[in-house]
Amino acid sequence: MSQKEGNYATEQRGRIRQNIIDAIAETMDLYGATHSSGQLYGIMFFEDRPMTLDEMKIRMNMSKSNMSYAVRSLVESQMVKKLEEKQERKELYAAEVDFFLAFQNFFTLKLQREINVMTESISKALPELTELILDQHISDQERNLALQDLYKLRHGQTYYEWLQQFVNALKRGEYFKDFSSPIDC
Amino acid sequence: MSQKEGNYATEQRGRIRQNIIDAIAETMDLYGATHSSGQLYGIMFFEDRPMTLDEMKIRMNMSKSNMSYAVRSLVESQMVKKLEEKQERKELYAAEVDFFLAFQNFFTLKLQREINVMTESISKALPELTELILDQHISDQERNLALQDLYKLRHGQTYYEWLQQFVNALKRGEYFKDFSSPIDC
DNA sequence: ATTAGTGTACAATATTTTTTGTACGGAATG
DNA sequence: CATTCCGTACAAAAAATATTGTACACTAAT
Repeated sequence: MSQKEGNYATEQRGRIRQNIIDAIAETMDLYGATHSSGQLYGIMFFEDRPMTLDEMKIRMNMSKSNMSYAVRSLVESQMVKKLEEKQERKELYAAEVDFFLAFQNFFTLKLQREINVMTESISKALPELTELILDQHISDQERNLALQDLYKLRHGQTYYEWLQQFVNALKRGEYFKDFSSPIDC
Repeated sequence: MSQKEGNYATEQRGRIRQNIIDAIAETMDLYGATHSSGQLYGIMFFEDRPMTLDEMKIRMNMSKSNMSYAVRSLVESQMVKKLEEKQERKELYAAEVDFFLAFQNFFTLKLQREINVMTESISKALPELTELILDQHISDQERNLALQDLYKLRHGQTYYEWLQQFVNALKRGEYFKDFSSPIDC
């Protein structure tokens, strides 16, 4: 009977966990993560010790190859950290369990990538557009159209300057002031 | 010759625009938008007047059916607004050209959805977990495992309370204080 | 009312993305 | 130094997603 009850508890805890894991996966889907990555993060979130690829493979019931791929994407978005030490030759991975840090890491990275892509392309476009506007051969109509585009890009530039400041503040933890993160450092 | 020069200008402007549009699409890819939606938003961003489905179809060289689908996803994420009035029976859509507002709309919506999904699932899980912990039949080991999960969920709850405040502040435009948005209202 | 024409649902198709299996380079072990 | 075994690259297969075509409901004009 004690055995039976033990199983009940384990199963019940498994069900409760799975609901949360599904919610996490659904949530991560929103930001472009694959469903598998989301599930994997959910599993690692509840696991209190670092995991190896083989463990993930078993828990996710998927190929090791795919786990390698999934965990890499999580490491890249800094939702998971690769540990320095190994366990019997196997590399160890641990989820970032502090949601505040996960938020900070994830959005800092994504927004910074956006800023880089957009500012680079705007920086290239602005002189080209200016050149076009200054060209004496083009018609007034063409010049006006080009000018409209120029204003749009200038607006974009202003926006990305703001976004850079926003990201910097996020990096510094400004927005977490009121709520203290479990890990204060 | 003036004709020829005019074509040059139009084509050059088209090339410059296309680079920016590609960058926008790449950027929106990061947040889970489809590539087509990203391209479509880019086109609409540069277009200064509202567009109809047929115009989109031509500009994107895609089926009207698909444009209907793509524009709906943009309207849902509030990157594009459906106008009240029609033009010769056709519905009109206009891009949100203010990047500050687009940011505000987009993230307010996505983060709020995340908050709703997660808080609902955490709210369901907490009493179940508490029930399990209070169960007199389970072993100490099981109880401790359930307790660990409980702490994780409580941490999640704290995080989502913070995130809700963050979203509220974003809605109120707190983070735009220093930079004034083109449309101040 | 009748007609014309728009937007969308839905099934079929095309394309992209994810997943797997396998093979191999390279690091840890003896 | 040889051997074992881990992690990943890569091609093939499977699954998911995006796109199209068609049909139809519904709105707007006649």
